[in-house]
Amino acid sequence: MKEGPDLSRVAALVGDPARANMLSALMGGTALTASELALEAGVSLPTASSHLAKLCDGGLVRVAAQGRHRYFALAGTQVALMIEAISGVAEAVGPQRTRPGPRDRAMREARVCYDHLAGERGVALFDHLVARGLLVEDAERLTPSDAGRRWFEALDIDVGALKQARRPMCRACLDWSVRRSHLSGSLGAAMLDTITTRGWARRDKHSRAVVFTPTGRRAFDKLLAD
Amino acid sequence: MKEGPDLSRVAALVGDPARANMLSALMGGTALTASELALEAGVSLPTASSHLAKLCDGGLVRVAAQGRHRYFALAGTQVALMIEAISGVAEAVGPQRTRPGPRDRAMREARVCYDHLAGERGVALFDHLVARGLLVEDAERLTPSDAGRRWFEALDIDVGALKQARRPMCRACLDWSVRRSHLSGSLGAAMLDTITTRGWARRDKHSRAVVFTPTGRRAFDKLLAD
DNA sequence: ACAACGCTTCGACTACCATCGAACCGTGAT
DNA sequence: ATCACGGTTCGATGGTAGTCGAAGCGTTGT
Repeated sequence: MKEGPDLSRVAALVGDPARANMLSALMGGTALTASELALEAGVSLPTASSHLAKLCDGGLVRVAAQGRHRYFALAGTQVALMIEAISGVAEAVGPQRTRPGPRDRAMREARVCYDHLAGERGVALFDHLVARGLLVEDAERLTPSDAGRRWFEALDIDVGALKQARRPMCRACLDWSVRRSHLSGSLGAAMLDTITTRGWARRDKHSRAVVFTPTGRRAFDKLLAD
Repeated sequence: MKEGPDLSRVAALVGDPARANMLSALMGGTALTASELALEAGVSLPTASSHLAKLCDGGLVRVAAQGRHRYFALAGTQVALMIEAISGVAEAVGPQRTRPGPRDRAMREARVCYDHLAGERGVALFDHLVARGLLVEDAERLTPSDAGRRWFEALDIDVGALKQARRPMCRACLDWSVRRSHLSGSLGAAMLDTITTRGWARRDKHSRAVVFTPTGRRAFDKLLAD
């Protein structure tokens, strides 16, 4: 009867539209305040507060008090992974939604997945790294090769420094739009950071979409050209 | 506000305890009848029927009418993947549950994930295959090498035949107990089939656990010994 | 001190939905 | 034909959880 972890408890947390919207917003990776999330979810502030309390209590969301602000963020990569997985089946089974408009197209091309790059460009990056042997899968985990290390250093990403962090550096994260893997982990996060700080792309203010500038697109394509 | 696929719709489906129990039961991979699922979920038959209608309607479950029986099964691997992901965070955030008893220990050691082997033994198998170069990750997907093909054929698994199927042959599926990947896809299913038909292990009747016989354990270990 | 602001708590209302008993509908067996 | 069986539909009931306005609390700035 009751076996294993309690699925329904955590699923029910995501099962409310307001909370789902908040979690979607938090998939952007940046921490948000209660009022921002209330706006995002389309509910009043008290309602949002109640929901956030539940999300915290349920362990899906972490809160950091800072002065008179309280910043909410996803509790961890595992939660982000789950949200993406749910999005995957929602996408697959829910063609009754509005058909893919220009907005969805942007999401497909490139979007933020928690703190790294997903979508077609994310997958393209991942494929390139693996195909060129810059990323290799040894026994149990994905690690950059020596050539890969040099490749990243050319982008001012210090692989050695990231290695220190307790967080897994590389992960393959399954994509819901394209059905393939993209680069996750701290290395994925650093990669997205590079892309934005170099002005190749900016994060859309009201969605998780990542919109590339024309020059940024060229630079990115050139990076993968060989 | 409303962007991307509708998370809450599908999450809410999993959010009910009765439905979650049914889905857990279906993670065993075998199709079950409505009455079996009612028993599993601990609800009356009408209630179960109502839930199953919703699950079908929501696209999480497929039904196959066969005489006066109606067999229910998960709609696909993507759904199974999602369930595992949710289990993952439920496991991570829910230490308020009963502490890991012998039953949970069995689940950790080996269990069925939809139709393939998960848990420590599933991960051990996957690690061995990758470490020995029997499975290699080329540009975008995991494929058995020539040596791997021979390795599988020694177990009477015809890799060529599996390749024909429309279903992806190999997939890396993230594990909730151990935090690593195990072999999914039709090859993973064939592997589990081999293990059970050879009598190395049998599937527990009332859970997803896979219990190895002493001789089966030896045979399996020997398989991975090198 | 006082006021503005961000957020939480309280209380009351509402709506939805899970639940079950009983009746109903097919299919398969006698 | 008739009965047993698996399953669904219907109707009524009850509980639970989302919702918001108003009030309360702590922090920051003037």
